[in-house]
Amino acid sequence: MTQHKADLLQGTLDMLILKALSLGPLHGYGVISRIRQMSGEMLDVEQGSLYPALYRIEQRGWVNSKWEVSETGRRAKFYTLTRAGRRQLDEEEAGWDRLVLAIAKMRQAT
Amino acid sequence: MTQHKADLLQGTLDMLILKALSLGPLHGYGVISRIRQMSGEMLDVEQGSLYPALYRIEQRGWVNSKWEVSETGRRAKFYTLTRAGRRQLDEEEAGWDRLVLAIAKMRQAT
DNA sequence: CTACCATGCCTAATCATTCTAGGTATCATC
DNA sequence: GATGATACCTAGAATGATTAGGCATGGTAG
Repeated sequence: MTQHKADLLQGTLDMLILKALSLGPLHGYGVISRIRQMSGEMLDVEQGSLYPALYRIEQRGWVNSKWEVSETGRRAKFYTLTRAGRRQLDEEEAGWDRLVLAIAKMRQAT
Repeated sequence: MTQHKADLLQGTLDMLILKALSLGPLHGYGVISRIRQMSGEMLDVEQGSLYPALYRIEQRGWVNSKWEVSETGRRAKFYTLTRAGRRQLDEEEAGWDRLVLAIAKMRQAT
């Protein structure tokens, strides 16, 4: 029962979504697979987490959405990172780095 | 305006508390300062987060508590890591490492 | 002696975010 | 005709952290 999947922590999902969209516009369903692929199959976002998160993120102006047609010919809502979303991603990445550093310090502490 | 404090993420607090107690028994109030010190002043746990967390953690059998007298001569509840708590800490650290790795992969992904 | 600050504990209410567990519809494949 | 993949969505529960208090003791500054 080797555990290779990593559980998400509350607060990281927005960063992951923004990161996925930083590689280019994508529809919601695709964001899930892109995150899975980018993370080397380690991260798995549930639909029930994703769609509400996308809604939140759009409300905050970090992405725009537009109905288009996907690669498979189906209707799909494509999300594009805005300039504010790019800034937000940078901030979240910086915050993540601070936390990782702080916890690394905890680890070494005697 | 350099930002050096790191914000906690939901789910990391238990690990921090267990880690602090892995250096030896301590009362609640002291856990806060030990975490601050171990993290190089980067992590600051609020009392309103700490005490409920300690309660949870004790319910789960990860720590024992005993009323004793602190260095300053006051009554204080001292928490000691149990064997199960040690195991839990190991698991949470492993889980943290997986998440950090997964997000690092996301970062490199093109 | 009184005010304040540090030490030490605790709780209630709120908030934010994620997960569970559904539901809908289309299209391809078996 | 059933199943599975693609694609969207929501309601409700659970989790956990924060805010904003409260209480008590003891030391120190004024």
